[in-house]
Order: sequence, then structure tokens, then C-alpha cells
Amino acid sequence: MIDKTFNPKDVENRLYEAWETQTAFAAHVDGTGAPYTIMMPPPNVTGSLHMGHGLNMTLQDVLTRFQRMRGRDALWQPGSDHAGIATQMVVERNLAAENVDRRDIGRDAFIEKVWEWKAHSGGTIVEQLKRLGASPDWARERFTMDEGLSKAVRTVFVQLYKEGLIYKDQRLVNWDPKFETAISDLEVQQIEKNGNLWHFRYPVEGEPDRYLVVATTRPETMLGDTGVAVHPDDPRYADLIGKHAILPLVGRRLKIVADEYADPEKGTGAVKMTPAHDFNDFEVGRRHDLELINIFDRKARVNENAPEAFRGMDRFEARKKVVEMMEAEGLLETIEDHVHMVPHGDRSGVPIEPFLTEQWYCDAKTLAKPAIEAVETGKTKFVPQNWEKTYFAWMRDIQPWCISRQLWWGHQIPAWYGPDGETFVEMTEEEAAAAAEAHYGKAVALTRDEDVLDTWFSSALWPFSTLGWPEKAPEVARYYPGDVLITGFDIIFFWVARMMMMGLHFMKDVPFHTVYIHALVRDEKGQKMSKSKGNVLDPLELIDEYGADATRFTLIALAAQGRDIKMSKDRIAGYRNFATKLWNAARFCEMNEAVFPGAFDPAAADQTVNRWIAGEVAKTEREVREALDAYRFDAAANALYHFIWGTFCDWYLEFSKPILNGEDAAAIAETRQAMGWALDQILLMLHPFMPFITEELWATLAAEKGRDRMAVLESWPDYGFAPDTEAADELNWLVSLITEIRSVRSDMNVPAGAMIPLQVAGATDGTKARLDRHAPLIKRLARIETISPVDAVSSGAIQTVLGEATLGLPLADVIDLKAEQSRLQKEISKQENEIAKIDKKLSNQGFLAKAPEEVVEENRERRAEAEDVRAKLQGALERLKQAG
RNA sequence: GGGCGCGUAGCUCAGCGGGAGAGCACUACGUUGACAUCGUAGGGGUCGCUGGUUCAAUCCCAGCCGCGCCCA
Repeated sequence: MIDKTFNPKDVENRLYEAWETQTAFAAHVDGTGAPYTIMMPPPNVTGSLHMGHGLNMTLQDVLTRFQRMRGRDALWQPGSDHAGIATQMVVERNLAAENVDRRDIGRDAFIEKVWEWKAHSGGTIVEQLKRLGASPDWARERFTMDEGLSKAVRTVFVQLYKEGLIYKDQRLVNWDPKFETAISDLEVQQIEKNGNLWHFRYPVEGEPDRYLVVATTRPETMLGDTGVAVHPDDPRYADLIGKHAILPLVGRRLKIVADEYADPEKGTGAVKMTPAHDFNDFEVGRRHDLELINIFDRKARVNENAPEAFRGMDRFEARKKVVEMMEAEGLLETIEDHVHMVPHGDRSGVPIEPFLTEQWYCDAKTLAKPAIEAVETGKTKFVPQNWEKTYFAWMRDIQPWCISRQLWWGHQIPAWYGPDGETFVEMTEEEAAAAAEAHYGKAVALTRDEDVLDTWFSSALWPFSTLGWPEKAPEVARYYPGDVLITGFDIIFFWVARMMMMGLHFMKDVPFHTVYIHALVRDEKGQKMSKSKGNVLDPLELIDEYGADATRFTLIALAAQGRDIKMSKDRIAGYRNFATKLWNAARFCEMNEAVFPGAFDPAAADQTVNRWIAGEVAKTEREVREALDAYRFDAAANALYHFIWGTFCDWYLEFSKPILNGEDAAAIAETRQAMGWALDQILLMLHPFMPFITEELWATLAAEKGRDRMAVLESWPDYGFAPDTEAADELNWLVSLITEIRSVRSDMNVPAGAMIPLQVAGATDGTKARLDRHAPLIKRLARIETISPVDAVSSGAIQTVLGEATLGLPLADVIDLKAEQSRLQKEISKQENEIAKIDKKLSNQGFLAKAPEEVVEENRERRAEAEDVRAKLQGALERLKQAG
């Protein structure tokens, strides 16, 4: 028996374990089903489940379970990412608590510590995903630092290096002085800050009393100035081009150069040049051969290239000192308030320093070409499509990708250096040694490059490295390319673009045919969830409170394309109620022995309600299937919600009651079958969305149904019949009849419990037959005592119109005649408005001439109908007036 | 400054060329043995504004106003 109430906590863990025991999530490399592959975006090994994951993973799970049920050999590939900086940070923080610096214990010991940390604190998110009901093939779980993936990384690095697509270069990088590493452009966040614009006077060499006034937001960088730029057409400075200014505090000669970078409209039109500490200045400096002077060390403290007074100072301290000294020398002209964007490290949160270093770069421009083309030609499609613009915009203006990081945790770059600095890039140290020996003609001592690769370098290989590449694993052939990647827009550059590049280069094919970009989950006010705002909803808490099914369903139902999700507890409670509703409906079915014992053939059903519900099931299946095929998750969820609650529970179960409690044994037997069948269809179709409750009901009913397979292993339904449109017409009529009677009863304050007679005038034979056929249903659901066909309804009865017939509820002694008069008058006005609106259309010659015939015809019919109803109501009103 | 998107019932949002919809909230009534985490009925909208295209515009186009995000 089904329990009185559904308690998610009691079933979720048990069912999940049962699924795992059944290896229900396993892909079958040797299987016959067509493969269906989704690569799970690997969460950071340091991460824990947040709402974004909740949405992302739920959508993937819906598709995976759906396709698995449809017979596809589904591979949802799970795993996690080693998250270089984030993980190193966590472990360093733990060490700091014991007063240990990673440098004290050395690289190898530190890395060992990281692995230790991973072994017992890493990957908590994996367990959390299980609470959500996620169904990836856990047996295939991978980690970006595991042996196989590391080999893939080395293979790719070596090949790209040998192809000239990876190289070392000395350029300005985004330097994070907190972590003392380079980071990529994408890891830099521009944050608006209130700052100042300091205007300094730089004396012109050989012209006493003449100054160039330059403005800067970063006074400390003047210590590294090597030039001043002015616009070539700026008449104010035309005579100074080629001359020199003298850098105060330092005394260096600054070449005055003409460059279009200097904007005559901005400030004074003269710009100081610090080529070693500013990206724009670097470019200008390169054009004019300005000297590069690096004035900072790795921690952004002033180094020995600056005057003694500044050395060892932190950059912000140096800033104060520079301003003070300039002011003291009378060279500070003004200070303006200035709001500007300051680059910050997205992990460290400190301002980034453009810093001159030698780093490894990947030639992204070359790799991007085929990746752009693949989207242009539709080999990979974005859903919603607009995101391809974002992708194109970034890819077409792509910069060299700085892939080296001065960290310890990560894939160490497979490059070794000989005594003279010669580079050997090979898969292993032995191969590097061999290459070196070949080069030098003798064995030499090599030192390995200390740096590791950007974490995204390894995740870029995820779609094939997880399958076993570079080995010739059968999985590689079978599951690459994948079907769809599901991710958030914030990751298009970081990950999607790079997977496209690497996939096309190494596999000669796109990594997936579709990229579905979902929304951001926000709080109920539309604000981004953040710990500091305290508006974070924890999916695990929601699962505890409302159940995994309700939490999932909420995310799915709100996942409309192109709009962010505003998550609120009210919404989840609503879907929790939906689960309860289904639970109770199943109990009702069970109590009525409506558990399906064998084959039910909707086409052969005798009862109209049963033919009708079968048709509604089939319609819903089509809606859900088509919605999911189009990634319309919200539409799929809503179709199920409306069918289950609005059709199956509200109408079908109610219709069944008089039948099941009636005398017709054949009708009872058929209805039990039909109801049991419909419930099964509901459980199957809802399973990808609400896996726990559907599985639990499926299992509970299993014994009674004599089946032993779990819902998770069942097939998605495929109906071989067409919905019976006649049955649908008839049931729509029946619903209207009952609704109409309920509505007038309520309007006229007829006591809810009162059983009253119903008169029907002007009914066709067809309608009379319907009334007869459904009399028990009408009586019960509209609280009707008797149904009588009459020539004319009693005067003083409440009247309403349904189709060709006039319905009368003869309650002259009970009802308020005045109220009924005004109710009728209101209804008549409504019809008159409708008629007037249609008349306006029908009297428009253009409409008659140009609108499609069926539209014109439809309007004529609607007008005739409205006119008919109006006339009948008018008649009713007249009779009522006479009676009163 | 460039790009993307959003303004539809009190709230959250579907719809998107021919009859304005859902959920929640609200009001009234209700224990008719699945369900009060419920049922029945009801109120509530110049579909941001202004033009244009069209026989017809909430829907297409342009401009404007307001809001959000991304990139520089």
C-alpha cells in the first residue's frame, strides 16, 4: 500500500542506492543503442553545490534520463577539475593555520598535501549531486589531474609546441601580486573604483619654465616612465616632438613622441609612457622604441630600478610618496576625483599589475579559425542562438592565451632546459634527456620548467581526454563528438571556446553539436546570490525542506530560454504541493484497484472518458517530447504539470468516481485499466523531471502490477494511436457544462451542498444523448438531482447557455430575481461587446478581401454563436421580468 | 562607447500577427471518504510610451523612456 503521505527524506537515499545497485546510469560501450553524450562541466574539486550547479546538473539529468529512456546509450560523463589557484589557496590556508609556508616544505611535499586534502575533503560536490538525483555514469568519473588526463595534457602540449602553436614569449602579462603568478585576461575582473587623476608637471629639457602636464591614475608608475606621447596633429606640442622631458624625482630623459594613442581631447593631450607597466604604453613604446623599465618585484614592491628612496615600498605606499615628493617640488598641478575601472584578480581580489615576464603562450588565433567556422556553418549550434554572437565577438578578437602559471598545483609544463637554456619539450624526462643528448652530442643535466598550466588548458580537452584519448579507446570513437553541452554564459570564453579549439584540432571534429546556455539563478528579488549579501539559497537545504523532486522541478519549470531564474521558496513549495497531489492521485488509483494488470488498448475502449484520457496522455507525451527536443525545459515541465493536475486529477479522476461506484461491471473494469495505464504513463513521462517520487510510486505499485523493473530502466512511451477527437469534443463539452452550472450556482449563491434539478431546452439529439451518457457524472460533479429535457425552461429559473441548448436551474423560490436579472444583463453586455468587435472586423472591406478565408469564416461563426447566446439570454431576461 | 536582453494581472513569468494566459497572492464558499501541501467559484491587465508596416499588432520595424548583463 502507498503511505498516507509522501516523505522525500525516507525514500531519496534508498532509491538512489537502488539505482546504483542496478547500474542504471551506466553507458554501454558495446550496446546497440545510438550513443547520446553529455559532458558534465567538471565542478571545482574545492567546490560545493550551489544553485547554479543545481540548475545546470538538473537540466543535464533531465536530458540524460529522457534519452536513456528513449533507448539511447546515454553517457553522462562526470568528473571534477583540479582548479589550480583555488585549490592551492585552500591548502596553503590550511598550512598557514599551522604556521607553515609551502616554500618551507618544498614542492613535492606540498603537492602531496594537496592530494591528501583532495582525498578526504575534495569532491564533496559529487556526493551532493547524488542528493539531487543526478544520474551520470559514476564508474567513469574522471579528475583533470588523474593519470590519463595528465597524459592527454602532455600529449597536447608537446604536439602544439612542435607545431609552433605553443611558444614562449616575453610580454606584459596580468600579474597577480598576491599569488605571484600570471593569469589570463579572462581571470581579470574590471571593477569600478573611485580614484584620482593626478596632474604632474614634467619639465621640458633645455627650455626652462616650460612644462608638459601629464595626468595619471597611478603616480607610482612614473618611476618607470621612459617617454611622453602627444598626438601628431596636436598644435600645442608640435614643436616638442623629438625633444625630451626630464622625469622628476628620477632625472631620466623622456623621449617626446608623436602617437595617435594620445587623445588631444583627454586631459592635456600629453600622456606619460610606462611601457613596462601598462598595456597601451607597451604598444606605444614598441612603436617608438621606448625603453622598458620594470620597477616592481613579484610582490609589486618597488625594486632596484627606482631611486633609492622608494625601494622596497609597496606599490600603494610608493604612490603616496611620489605624490608627496612631487608636491614638495611644486610639480603637482591638480588632483581630480576620477572614477575608473581597475583590473582585479578574480581569485585574489587584489589589483592586477601589468608585469613584464616570460611566459608560455598558445596561439589561440590560429586555433580559433576552425572553431569560428564550425559555428558559422552550424556544425555546432548555440541555444538560444544569440549566444553565438558573444562567442564570435570574443573569438574573432582573440588574444594569445597565456597558459603558464607560477603555481605548484597543476600540470607541470613538459619542458626541460639545457645548460645553455635550450628548450626540450617532450612527453617524459627520458625523452627530453634523449633529445638533449642528440642535440648536444652528450648527456647533459636538464632542469624542468617549474610552471604549471592554466587549469582551463586541461578542461579544454575534457570532451575527449575523459574518454581515454590519447589511447585508442573504443569510448573515444563511440562518444565523441558529444550531443549537447549545458552550461552558463559566463563560461563561454573560458571553456566552450577552448573545447571547440582543442576538439577541432585534435579530434578533427566539434566536441558537441549543441551548446545550451542556461540562465543565472538569482534570488527572488532578481539579485545575484552572494555570501556577502546573505541571499544565498542552498540547494541542499531546499532538498531537505521540500524534497529533491520539488527543487528540481522548480528549476526546470523556471528555465525559460533567455531569462534569468528568480528562485523563491514559494515557488518550490508550489511544486512540492504538485508532488503531493500526484502522490494522492496514485493512492486513489490504488484504492480503486486501478492498477494496470495487462495491455490496455485506448482505441478499443468503450467509455468516452477513457478514450479521451488516452488521447490527452498522447498529446502530453508529444508536447513533452517536442519541448525537450527543442530544449524548452519550462514548456515540458508545464505540459506535465497541467496535464497531471489540471486534467488527470481535476477531471479524469472525478469523472471516474461515479463510474467506479456504479453498476456497470464492464465500465468499471475498463476504467480501472485505463486509469492504471494513464498513471503509468504519468510516472514514466515525469520520471526524468521528478525521478524519486515517480520511482517510489512505480516501485510501490510494482508488486500489484507484477513487474520487477525500476522506472529508471523503463522505456519512454511510444503510442501507436491517434487521439480520438470526437471523444475530446464530447469531454470538452462536458467540462464546459459542469463548469457553467458551477459558475451560475456560485454567482447566485446556491448553497454548495444543495442538490438541484437541471432543465435543458433546445438540445439536439446529439446533446440529449451526451446528457444521457454522462448523467451520473453531471449529477455528481455539478450537484444535480435530475436532468430533464424540456421545451422551455421554467420562468424564474437561473438560466445560462451552452452551445445550442439553454440550461435552466429552476429555483424561483430560492433565488434573488434581481440578482439574476443583473447577472443576465452583464452576460448580455459581454456578448454585445464581442459582437460589436467582430462586426467592426467583418464590415472592413480590406479584411474581407485580404484575410484568409478561414479567418473570415471563423469570425462569422464566432459572431453567429455570440448572437445566439445573446438572443437566448435576452429571452431569459424577458421571461424573468414577466415572472417578477 | 559597442553588443545582448528585459519591460504582459499585486508578485514571478509563459505566449508572440487574427478570440489576453499560468502559478503564487487576494476574495467568497466548502470535510461530496485521493488530496486542506486540498476543492469550487470569483475579482484583477490602455500587454512601458510614440510612430510605422499590415485588412489586422501584445506579437514585426523604428525611435524614445526605464531596468539588467557582457565587452571596451
